Amino acid sequence: MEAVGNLSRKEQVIRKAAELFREKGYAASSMRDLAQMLGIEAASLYSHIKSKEEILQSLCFDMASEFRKSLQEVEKQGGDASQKLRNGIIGHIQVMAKDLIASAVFMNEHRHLSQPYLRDFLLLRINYINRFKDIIEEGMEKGEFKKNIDKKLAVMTLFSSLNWMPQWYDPKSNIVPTELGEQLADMLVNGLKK
Amino acid sequence: MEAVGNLSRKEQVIRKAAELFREKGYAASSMRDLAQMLGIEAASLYSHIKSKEEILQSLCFDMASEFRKSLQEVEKQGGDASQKLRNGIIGHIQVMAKDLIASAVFMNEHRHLSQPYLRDFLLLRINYINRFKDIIEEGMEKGEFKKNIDKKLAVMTLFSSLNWMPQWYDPKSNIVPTELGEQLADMLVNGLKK
DNA sequence: GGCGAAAATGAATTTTGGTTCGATTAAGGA
DNA sequence: TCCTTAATCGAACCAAAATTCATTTTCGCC
Repeated sequence: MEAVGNLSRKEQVIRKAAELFREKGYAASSMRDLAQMLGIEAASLYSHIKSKEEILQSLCFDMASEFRKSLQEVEKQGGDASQKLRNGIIGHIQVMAKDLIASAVFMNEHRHLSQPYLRDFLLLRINYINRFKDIIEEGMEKGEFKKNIDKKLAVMTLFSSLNWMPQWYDPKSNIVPTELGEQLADMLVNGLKK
Repeated sequence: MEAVGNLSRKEQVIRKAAELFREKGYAASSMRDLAQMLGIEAASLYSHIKSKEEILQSLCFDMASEFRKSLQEVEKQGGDASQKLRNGIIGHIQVMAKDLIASAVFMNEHRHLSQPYLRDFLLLRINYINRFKDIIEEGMEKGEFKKNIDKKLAVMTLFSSLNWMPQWYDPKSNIVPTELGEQLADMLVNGLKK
């Protein structure tokens, strides 16, 4: 068993699977495809993982856990609503930037989880979203944010913007994740207008 | 052939397929599932359509055509950048609102198009996006918009927000598509902050 | 050098998928 | 009533998919 430092074989399998899932989608990805990417036979995969779905579960729940930790940190720090929102956005972006591939899978493929994993996943997600919603509501009540924008619209727009980042962001571009988060926060909070 | 007024059988098939594709994704949707939703056998589908992918093609390219028409209208109307951007957003939202289901499929499943359809589709899309990008650039040059926001980030944030709408918008809610478009435009142009 | 665990294999199983085909039914117009 | 055409069906085909299993191969370590 070749362990730490380099990736364990299981981790290698999961990483390659993430690449495959992101490119073709979970349902359209076959275990034979995956095996080929690793230079082995499909049957060999099962020495490392229990099933195709187990891979998806790892990817989704590991990301969910990172997001949760990030938000918890933000809440601990405190500040006014603008500040917390801003920090939340930056944190979210940073978590995604740490693994863009897994983030894309997390976002687009989680629906292929079977029960009861799907249910659990959606609960985690709604909880996460609601905590952002609370921040926005707080900002509205305290007069920091406009009150005339629909709350659901505001939160969903926020998450749409955040969650699509893995699809277009190029880590080799000259804009670095932290700055990306800053700019995104600025754009959503202050708008495009001068 | 039962034609206009009600939907032709082919159109019925395509509509039901859109529902199915949205729910389970294209790759995870089987022709037998689709047939069952229509109360017929899988073989019967092929009296109306040539293949599973033909359905996806219809859905994707019909939506693309609607988007193109909408943007053309906006460009014809003119105005300054804020105004054009605003109109473009509202138009985009209205096109989606006319068929939320097809919009969701358009957004999430187009990648399953085979060549050369995929290439054609992506060309249409990049053209559409670039025309929005031009509007934003214009606004930056003329001093309407901030110059310190990355252009790609701005455009992509815009499209993320727009394109996710079909996933959370409930047409039975009290907010109507036009107003949704207005608020979304306001939020992106002016921001959340008071 | 050889032991044991990890990794990989090939063959086989079972299920499901898209699609074809020839035949049958249903219905509307001449 | 007969003819045409659309719509449907049942059976079958073939390819591909996930997974199992018994069997090797590989390889670090004593």
